[in-house]
Amino acid sequence: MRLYNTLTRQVEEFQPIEKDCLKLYTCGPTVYSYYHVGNLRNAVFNDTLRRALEASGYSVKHVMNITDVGHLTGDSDDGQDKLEKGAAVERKSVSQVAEFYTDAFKRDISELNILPPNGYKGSLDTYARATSFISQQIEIIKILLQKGFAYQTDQAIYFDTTKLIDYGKLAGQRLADKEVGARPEVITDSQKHHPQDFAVWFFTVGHFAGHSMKWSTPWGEGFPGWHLECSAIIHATLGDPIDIHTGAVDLIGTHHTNEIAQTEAAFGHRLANYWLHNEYLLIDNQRMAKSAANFYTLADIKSRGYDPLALRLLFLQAHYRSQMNFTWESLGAVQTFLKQLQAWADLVHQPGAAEVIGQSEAEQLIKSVLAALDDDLNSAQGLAHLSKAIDKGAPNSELLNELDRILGLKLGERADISDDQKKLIKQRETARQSGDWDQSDQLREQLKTLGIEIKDTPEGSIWMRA
RNA sequence: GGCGCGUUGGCCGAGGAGUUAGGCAAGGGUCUGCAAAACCCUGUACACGAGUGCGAAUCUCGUACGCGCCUCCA
Repeated sequence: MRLYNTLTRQVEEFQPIEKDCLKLYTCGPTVYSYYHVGNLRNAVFNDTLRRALEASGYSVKHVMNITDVGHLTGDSDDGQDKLEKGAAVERKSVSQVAEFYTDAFKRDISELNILPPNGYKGSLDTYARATSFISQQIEIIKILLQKGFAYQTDQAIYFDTTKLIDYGKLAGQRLADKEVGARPEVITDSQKHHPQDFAVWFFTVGHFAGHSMKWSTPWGEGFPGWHLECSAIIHATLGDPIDIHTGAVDLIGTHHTNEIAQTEAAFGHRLANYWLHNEYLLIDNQRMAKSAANFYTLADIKSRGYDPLALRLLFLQAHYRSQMNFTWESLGAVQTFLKQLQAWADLVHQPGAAEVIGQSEAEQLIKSVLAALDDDLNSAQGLAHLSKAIDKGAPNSELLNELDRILGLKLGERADISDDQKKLIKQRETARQSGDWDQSDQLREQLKTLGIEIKDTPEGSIWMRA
């Protein structure tokens, strides 16, 4: 399998650390708000990667975090914890807010047929919450302080970015070139050694004094910085170095750069061998972002009558490293395409309606789809193969299940129509054969109200869902 | 200022030096009791300029426009 590695900025042949167990880590949501379709594109990308790896024979251990503390609205002194802010706005407790949006996230993920992580088992589910790994985060701070990579001020404990020679290697940007604090509204802690130093721990003093989430440490009460959770969770669950770390491109410069810094400084080895980043979903050619409030959620998609799987298919049609402009028109186009695929899949319940695709052709199809994904996840190419193949005959359920394992479009999970509905179709066939067009058309209308459309072929009628 | 990405036919989007991407939409046709579907046929697109090639949408350089990161955001 060939993958583009942000670390080296080129496509590389993937080499696992261990043949049997592949370690994959994905940055998950901060649960202070709904996931939007741009976030969901990221989730589909991760899922496609995982499915492709598994289809290639790897046993994948996948861990994903949920940020439920420490993610600030900004890096300046007036930055607020997103969870605390959300709780204040909604007049709820922080844990209520976290729980609410975590549940919403899990529902969205499930509707897009995205596999939940499998490499960690918590008391609630398989997501690794930042608040479940506080002691591990404190351990890392301890090591960083001991080794001289971190220092303490009245407000926080900071990572000293100048102590790590290759700090910033992922972003390909040297410290000296960064124009830090260029914007006047970004005010930093006056005791910070360097403006680009980042907090690994905030003390609940000053404007954080009212923070409801806090834990005690040898250095004082407070809460962890955002970047620390990922280093701690990876270390505790998968064990670093890991094979693949994923996220969206916005995380390269700050979050992932700082994760790398913490882990490499504390443990003296690499965090991850391959870094994969997916591009943004745009809307009106601008980045879709929560802060810009120009986003749609899955609920919006559904309320306009679109199938969540159409959204999945839309994402699969583009390469994960290309920006994609979201429009309702393109979603509509892809929904029509999805219906074609589903109608093809429904032929599985209509033996005799169409010739079944040959075994060797079916194998060839799977092979070509996999080959496309092996080439840096070229899912669009894979879909092109699929769309050509559906003209060659009806699928069998084995083929559908294999496609589902790779593409996650639930083509093999489609139910047959009911016996009553089948009876109506048969009645209509009889009416047609006897030339009773009135009766035939009436039954066709009746089936239509049940969501079933009939097309007549020389070999007989075929049904498809409207 | 630094780092990086993009510009493909009506729309969305792959590809990436010589040979069909694919989807949606559109036009024509076949079939059909009607309808729908299906099937067949139809597009000669790669921002602009220069360069290197036998040959460039594909490589190089430049120009224009757009986008992103460097500040929370997937």
